[in-house]
Amino acid sequence: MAEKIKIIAIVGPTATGKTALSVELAKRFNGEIISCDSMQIYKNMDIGTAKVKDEETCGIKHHLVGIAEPIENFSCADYAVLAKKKAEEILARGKIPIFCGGTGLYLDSVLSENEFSAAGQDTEYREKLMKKSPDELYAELLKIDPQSAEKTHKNNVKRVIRALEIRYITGITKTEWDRRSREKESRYDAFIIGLDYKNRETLYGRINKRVDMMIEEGLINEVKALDCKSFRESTASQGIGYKEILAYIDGKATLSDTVEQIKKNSRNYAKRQITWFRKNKKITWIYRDDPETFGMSRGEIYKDDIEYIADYAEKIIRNRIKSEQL
RNA sequence: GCCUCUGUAGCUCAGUCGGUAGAGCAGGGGACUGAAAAUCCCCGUGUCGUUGGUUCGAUUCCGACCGGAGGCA
Repeated sequence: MAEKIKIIAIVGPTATGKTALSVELAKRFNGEIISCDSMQIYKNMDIGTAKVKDEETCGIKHHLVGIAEPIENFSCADYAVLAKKKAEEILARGKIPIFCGGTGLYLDSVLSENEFSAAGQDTEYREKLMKKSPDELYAELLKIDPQSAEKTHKNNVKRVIRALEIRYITGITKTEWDRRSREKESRYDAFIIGLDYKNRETLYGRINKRVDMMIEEGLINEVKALDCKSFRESTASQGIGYKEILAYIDGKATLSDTVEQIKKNSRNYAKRQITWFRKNKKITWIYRDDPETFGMSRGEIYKDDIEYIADYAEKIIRNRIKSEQL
C-alpha cells in the first residue's frame, strides 16, 4: 500500500477561531487551506457564514469557499470528490493540505473511502417516497434492511428515505454499503485538532457576539440580495442566519426576535457539532480557555490569543511527525 | 402611611380543596456515510421569598417581615 497522504485538519464548533488558526498553521507548515464547511461552499453568502476576509488570508490559498451557486443543491458527495482532488493538487505543489471547518460529515467524507457518488440519488423515487407516511416508510425499511431500521428513528424521515433509496438504486442495503466502506482503509493520515472552550458559556458568549457583528456588517442586505424563489427552495437558504432573516423579510418576526433566534440556532448548532466531534477519538482537543490544555496548572497566566494557540498546535504536530519517524 | 395583588426550575407561569410540584421556552445529553448550518431522539429536585404559628404533616391555612406591581392619600 502506498504511503498515506498526510494532512492537517482543524475542526470544532462555530466561533472558536478555526479560521484564524488554520491561517497561522498554513504559514508555519507551508500549507493551503481546504474548507470543510457546507455553507461557505456557496457564493455570495459571506457575512452569514463567516468566510475569511481577504485581508485575513495573509496570502494563504483557500479552496472550496464560494464555489457553488446558492440555488444549486450541493451535497456531501460533491464535496468529497472536489476536496480529494484539491488535496492531491496541493500535495503535487509540495505543500500540505489543511482542512478547516465545522461540517463533520464533510471531513469524514474525505477521510473515509465511502464512495457516496457510487450509490447516487434518484429524485423521482424520493418524491414518491415523500408522499408516504413515516410509518409506511419505516415499515418498508424494516422489511428491506432491519439493521438500518433499528439504527434509525422512525421520525427521521430523511434518513429512512436515504436508506430505502440506496437499496432501490444499488440493490444493496445501506447496512451492507456502510460495512464495505468502513472496511477500506483511509488513504489519509490526518492529524486532527479540535478547537473548543471548556466553558460552554464562554463559547455561547462568543457566538452571540458574532451574530450581532454579522447584523452590523449587513447580513440583512446580504440575504435580501439572495432572495428569490429558487433560493428559497435551495439547501443554502436553510443556513442559520439566512432562514431566520427570510422569515423577518416576510414580516413573520421582529428584528430583535430574529436576532435572538439566530443566536439560539447557532448555539444549538454548536452543540450538535460538539456531539459529532466528541465521538471522534482521533481528535486532539485544544480548549482555549483551559490552562491545562497547554500543560499549565490552573490559575497560571497564559494568553488566549491565536499566536499562542498556533505555537502550541505547531508544537504538538511536530512532535507527532517526529515520533512517527522514529 | 393605608389598601389590593404578587413572590413556585435560568425565564414566563400553572398547581397542590394541607400529604414537599408541572408545562412552555431556555438549557443539557445523544444519534446521524449523497439535504449535515439539515434531520431526528431522550432529559424537569426546585431552600415552592424569609420567619414564626396552627397541624401528625404546610409550598398550600394564619401572622409578621423582606422584595415586586398597582391603587388611594
